Formats: sequence, structure tokens, C-alpha cells
Amino acid sequence: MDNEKYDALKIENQLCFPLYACSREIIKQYKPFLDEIDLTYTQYITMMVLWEKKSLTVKELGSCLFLDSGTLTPLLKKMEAKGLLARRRSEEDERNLIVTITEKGESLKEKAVKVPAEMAKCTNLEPEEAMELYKILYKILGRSGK
Amino acid sequence: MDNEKYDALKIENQLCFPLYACSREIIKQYKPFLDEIDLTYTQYITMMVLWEKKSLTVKELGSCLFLDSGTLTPLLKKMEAKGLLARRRSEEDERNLIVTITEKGESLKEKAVKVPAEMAKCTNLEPEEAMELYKILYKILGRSGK
DNA sequence: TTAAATTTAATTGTGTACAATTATTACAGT
DNA sequence: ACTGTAATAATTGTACACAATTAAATTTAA
Repeated sequence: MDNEKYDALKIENQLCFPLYACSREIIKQYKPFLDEIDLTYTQYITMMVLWEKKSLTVKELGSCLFLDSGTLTPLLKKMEAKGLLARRRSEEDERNLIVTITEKGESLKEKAVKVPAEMAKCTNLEPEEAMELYKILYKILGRSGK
Repeated sequence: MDNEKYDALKIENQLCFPLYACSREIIKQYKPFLDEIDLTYTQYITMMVLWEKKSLTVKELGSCLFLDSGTLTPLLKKMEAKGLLARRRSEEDERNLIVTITEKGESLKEKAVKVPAEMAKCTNLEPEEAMELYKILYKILGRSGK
């Protein structure tokens, strides 16, 4: 009989590890498609929010993406330099920085629409598994997801 | 009727995004416990492999963790400096660098065993959900997981 | 056997993540 | 109005990730 005292420390008994590994592996699969539209994965999900919301504060964006200003400030500056979005302070409350999508950012959506189509070919999950995974992940995140 | 052409680009229809967000959120939950044993999350999973295998090459370690030498080389150097492991070239094949756990690395396991115990209290998943999640993640990773 | 191809780590450069701190603005209570 | 508190971004410093390249050792094949 093996000593079971340390079983909880075995990598194959972790739940966070495959989550972490999966996340990175899938993001790597995105890379060739995202390269074609000159976006990193983080920039891509930022654009997703902007395509939907058009305009929001850094705080709100961070809440959508689970990222803080330490990550977003330099990211948004780069995206502004690329012409995808504009950054300006709110007039009602100067503490808020408002991020707004530009025409160029809007038009990128046309090219980007191919990305999820290409990525769909890469998955090996059944639709029910994907749905189950989705539900569990959003339960962990503490949001409904819809 | 909404234009459905772009639905696949909505953040709430992504599977990778909650994976990425979950992974980071859980790793953040590890932080206070890992701080107590002076390990980062990446160092922690590296130690997990070493507690199990005792000795292996950078290549093998990278295969376990889905990481390459670009990430591992500096990580292992820091861990060597902390005295948790030793690095030496293989004598049979000088291309291989062999990583071996030290006594100090072994003894850290005693303290580390509390980490999964503490983390278990943080989860809001049912055991069946955790098992289902585990299965799906390892299906994506293309390994059995056991 | 020796030149070409392969394998393995290390290095280089870019891009996040994130904790902690700082600076600015707004607000609350007096 | 004035003081302390809170909220929001930006900054700073550390630690990954990873693509691409380099360098060294080994293997393969002509």
C-alpha cells in the first residue's frame, strides 16, 4: 500500500493545473489565426468586448476580462497606437478613463469573424462536453455566463 | 431579429476565455498559501513533478508541465539558487540537463501538503462537477490524466 | 567517416499578469 | 469650505510564457 499522505500533491490530482495548461494550449492554437489580424490573444478578447460595448471605462473592461489597470494600461496604449481604440478621460468624473472603439477597430471585425470559424475545427470536444465545460467554468467564475 | 453573423465573436460565446480567466483566478487563490512556502505557482507545479519523479531532464519536465526551456531555464536557475534542486548535464548525453530534487526540496513537501488542503476549502464545485471538468480538460490536452 | 540533419538547452526580445505603490479626483461628514 | 476616506488609473518591479534564434552535442545517411 502506497503512502497516501501526499497524494493531494501529485500533479495528476490537481484541477488547476490542467486548467492552466489547457488555457495556454488553446491560446497557442489561436496564434496563427490571430497573427493574420495582428492581435495577441489578450488584445483579441479586448476587441471582443469593444465590438459589443463600443465604449466603456478601464474599470468596466477589467471587470469583463478579469484584468486590472496594471495589465490593461500598457495593453490599451499599444492598441491605441495601432488605431483600434481611443482613450480619453471622462468629463463627469476625471478619474475614469473611457475606452472607445474606432472605425478601424470596427472594421477589423470583418476579418476577425474568420477566427472562431477556424478555431472550431481544432476542437476535439463533443458539443455536450463543451456545454458542460462552459457551465462549470462560469460556476467557478461566479457568473451566470449568459 | 439580431444580426447573428458575429455571435461567434461575442465574449460570452467563447470557451477559451473562461478557461483562461478561471486558470488565473484560481492561481490567485493559491497565492496566500504559496507565499507561506515561498513558491510561485509555476515553481509549485515544478516541485510537484520533482516530489514525484525526483530527477528528470528539462525536456521531460517541460513535457509534464507544457512548458519549454525558454520558461524553464530561468525558473530552474532561481529554484536552484533557493536550494530546492540541482542542475547538471547528463554524462551519457551532454545535451540533456538533469534536474534533481535536493534534501531541502524534499523537506518542503511537509509544509506544502497543507496547500491542497487549504485550497479544497475554496472550491464551490460538487465532486461530480470537478471530476467531469477534470475529464474534459485532459481530453483537450490529449492525455488520459491517469 | 564525415557532412548534413536533428535534438536539446540557453538566449533574446516581446507581451502579458499582478502585487504594491503613487497620484489624482471625487465624495462624505463635519 | 475642510479633512479624511474612497475610487480610479498609472507606475514600478517581479515573474512568467513563448516565438525565434543560437550553440553545442549527437545521430543519420551518403
